[in-house]
Amino acid sequence: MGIPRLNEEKRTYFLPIIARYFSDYGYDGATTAGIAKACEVRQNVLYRIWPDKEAMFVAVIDYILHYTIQFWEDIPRLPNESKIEAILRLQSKDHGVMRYYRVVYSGLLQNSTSIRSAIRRLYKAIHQYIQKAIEEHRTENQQAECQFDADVAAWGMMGLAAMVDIQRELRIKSQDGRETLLRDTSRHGFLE
Amino acid sequence: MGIPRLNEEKRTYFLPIIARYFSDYGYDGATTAGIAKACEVRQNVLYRIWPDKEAMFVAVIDYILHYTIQFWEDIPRLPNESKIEAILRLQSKDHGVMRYYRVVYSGLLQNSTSIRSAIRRLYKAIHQYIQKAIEEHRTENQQAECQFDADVAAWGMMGLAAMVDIQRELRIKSQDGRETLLRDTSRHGFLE
DNA sequence: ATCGTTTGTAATTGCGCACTTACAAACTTA
DNA sequence: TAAGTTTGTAAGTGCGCAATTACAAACGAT
Repeated sequence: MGIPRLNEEKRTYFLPIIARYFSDYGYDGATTAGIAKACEVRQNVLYRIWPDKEAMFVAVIDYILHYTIQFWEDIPRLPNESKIEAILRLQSKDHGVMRYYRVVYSGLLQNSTSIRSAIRRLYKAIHQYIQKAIEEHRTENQQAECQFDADVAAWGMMGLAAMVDIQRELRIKSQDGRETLLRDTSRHGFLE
Repeated sequence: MGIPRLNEEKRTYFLPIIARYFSDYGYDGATTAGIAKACEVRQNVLYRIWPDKEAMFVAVIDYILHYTIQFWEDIPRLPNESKIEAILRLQSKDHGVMRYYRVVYSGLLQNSTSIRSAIRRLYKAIHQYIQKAIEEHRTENQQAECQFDADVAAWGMMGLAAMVDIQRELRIKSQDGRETLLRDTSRHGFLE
């Protein structure tokens, strides 16, 4: 009876588009009309998939989490390069930057419990992933004596990455200077 | 003829209140009606001082910049403590936290040139101040050989501070853990 | 006193936005 | 076919917000 629902397929088709839109405009700056236009559908099509704008945003945050980790997993490694080194090598590049941190910042400002806990999930998962990558690097390279333990080192790297994102946003420092800042400082300060 | 304008006095009286309001609600979440209520006046009183909401926000950003640096200048020093050590000691405390970083994040998301350049001014000035404080510390303590130059070290500290702010916002880590992260990591990673 | 200005109070305007509704066309199963 | 559902299109609703306007009271200089 009737047509089978295609919502799941549409969800996966729309999510990257909506993520891009939210990262361009932020949560408050994004309009449902604009999102619909970017998806090339009418607003009510989106409302058949998600109950409201907030739910779209939460879905986007979870999408970003999974996308980011998958992206890091898929980075082609240079010879003798550890996973964390590869991540650091790419993270400060400007090409193909997704500006997903803008979604996170905009989510931090909302006082909605569902958004808040989605952001929390994201930070915890990213931190855990980076921490494990650091530990992996250290055992591979047999570095027993490190200045900081991996937990602290992971926060340090995330902080540097945040600063580099902001520098890029505000055009502070050159692209090369930012790249050096993130890669070299992370390596000498936190990795070894 | 007439009454002398009191706008300048009102400006300085309202600014801390508005700053607090913007840091609670963000730029988009803040309503001019809410701001007026917090100031205990009507909306048009504010519009006699600033042309629009955007101008209020820019004024708040500049206020935050000056307030922050003044606050750091006024921190009472412990014996043999450098300025940067005092800043690090206080910055991760939760008491009396102003959450001004929320104003900055919310400003980063607006695409208004005046807001954008105000945020840029703020970051540049804060970075410069921290950098000088680090250099001061190093000459006082006669540390010639440091791992990073003061420019890089200042960005590293700002990144750590950003992470601590987010941890506090999302209730990740304990208050004690955050304090240790900022103070000890900055000291051993960037100061010496 | 009187003129010109500032101040406080209150109501209003116009618009943009999240979300809804109405409806006809398309499709699938029986 | 016919019934029951999902699609796409389009218009509409109600509300919240930034910004404006109107006006009377308070005040200072002349």
